[in-house]
Amino acid sequence: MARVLVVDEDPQVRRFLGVSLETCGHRVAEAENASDGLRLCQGRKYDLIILDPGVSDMTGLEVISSIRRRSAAPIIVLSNRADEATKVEALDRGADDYVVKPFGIGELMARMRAALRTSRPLLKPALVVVGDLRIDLSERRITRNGRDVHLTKREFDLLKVLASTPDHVISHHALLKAVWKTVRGDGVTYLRVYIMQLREKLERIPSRPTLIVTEPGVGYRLKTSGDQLSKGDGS
Amino acid sequence: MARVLVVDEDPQVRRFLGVSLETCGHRVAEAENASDGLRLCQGRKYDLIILDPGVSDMTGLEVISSIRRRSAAPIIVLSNRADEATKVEALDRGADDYVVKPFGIGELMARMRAALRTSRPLLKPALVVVGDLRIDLSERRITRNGRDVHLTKREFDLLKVLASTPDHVISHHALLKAVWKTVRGDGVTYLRVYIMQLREKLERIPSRPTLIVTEPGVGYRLKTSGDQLSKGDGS
DNA sequence: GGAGTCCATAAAGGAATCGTAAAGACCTTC
DNA sequence: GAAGGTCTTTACGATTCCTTTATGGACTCC
Repeated sequence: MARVLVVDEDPQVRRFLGVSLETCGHRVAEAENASDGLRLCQGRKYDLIILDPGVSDMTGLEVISSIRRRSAAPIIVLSNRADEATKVEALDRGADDYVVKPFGIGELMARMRAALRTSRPLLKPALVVVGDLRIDLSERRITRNGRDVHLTKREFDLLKVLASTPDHVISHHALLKAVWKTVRGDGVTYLRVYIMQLREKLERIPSRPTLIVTEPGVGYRLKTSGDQLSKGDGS
Repeated sequence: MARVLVVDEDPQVRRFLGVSLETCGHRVAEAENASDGLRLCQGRKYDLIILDPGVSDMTGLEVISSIRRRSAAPIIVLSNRADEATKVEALDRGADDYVVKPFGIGELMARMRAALRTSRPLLKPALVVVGDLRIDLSERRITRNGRDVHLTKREFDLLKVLASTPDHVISHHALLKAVWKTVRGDGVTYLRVYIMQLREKLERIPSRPTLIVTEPGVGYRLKTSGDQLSKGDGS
């Protein structure tokens, strides 16, 4: 999913991060000191850099500036120093986030997703919540009222496309291309079938959908706005 | 320097942040609850949003998703909840950073600078606003007074053409060619029908249109500058 | 004032699209 | 190789939308 560079002197931390990140589908490279890290991060080879500047062969936080000069990738600093002055300096030197050790792996991953999200042009939420429905795209998990809902691969892929830009109408063609890659025959017909199956599993009243709305002749839309923005109401 | 929106129920926090930010040259707006925050953050009016979702009139962290849906500005969550699950959900709902109260103002400002640094331009030119009418071409979505208005394909296409050059008269012929491609028979007749349907859905008083104005013998015009004062009220 | 032109509105048949059920094809698992 | 799950395909009734036609009002020009 993303190419991550881990720069940390502690081999245990490197191994722990390596395993955790790879099980999430990321590709991981490691460096055990600042100079290796600098050498590796040249160019546009990584999407994210996790860095402990703590004990390093460069003086203090200088390494952050150096990396920032060479790469535009987001930098998450991982350090056991918790004093405010250090945090401020790290951030001002170009770090995007600062996490104090010991850290929760879940939080770190969430911060990674947040950092990756902003570095990509389109902001796609990793978690879409509509009423009692929760669509967690990063965990590939759907729950309704806290209860797990099982979706097949195709169903999930379809929902994922709809949820990645909520409230947007997505054309038949775009959906077909995203889920089935190749559009053969009359694709719109499967769409109908799968949309129905999704509604069957997700809608309160499948025959009267409020979540997955059809736009005749155009496509479908995942509606998040039960959204009563209008409370002033005026008229 | 930057326009910042602070959403927090605690007036002390608001005042503290307001003073601190303004002494740094930022412009600050405040909201004391989620709905005010949501109302304010519409459009591209703020460069950064600082939000405490903790105690709110919306359930839990939902407010983050709602704000994210309306604004592309970075969101820094400020909360007294420090558990990992909450942090992860906040970040996955679209927050860019998460700071636990009590916080150091220096660290918060540094995190603000980091967030503003990476702040994305987010181009979304496909939005036309006419009075209380919002035409979002990319979402294919029309709202009036914040309320969704459903348009059929043809209706939408027609409105799109009118909205693409507001205040200009667009000839019957041009409209027909843009929406129906081929002009067969007496096209002007359908135009009339569709214009009427649009007015039915969009105008305040469909029989006395102020938005879609007809130019006899020529075409139609979408009027942005509502001089909906009493003009020739005649009958 | 009558004829003609252009426009607004309402209503209805037909066309296109959609929802739904059901059954065969394929693939894995035991 | 039987069972269970998933994917694809087909068919038909139901719905929505598009187009057409008809009628009446406002205005202009003779």
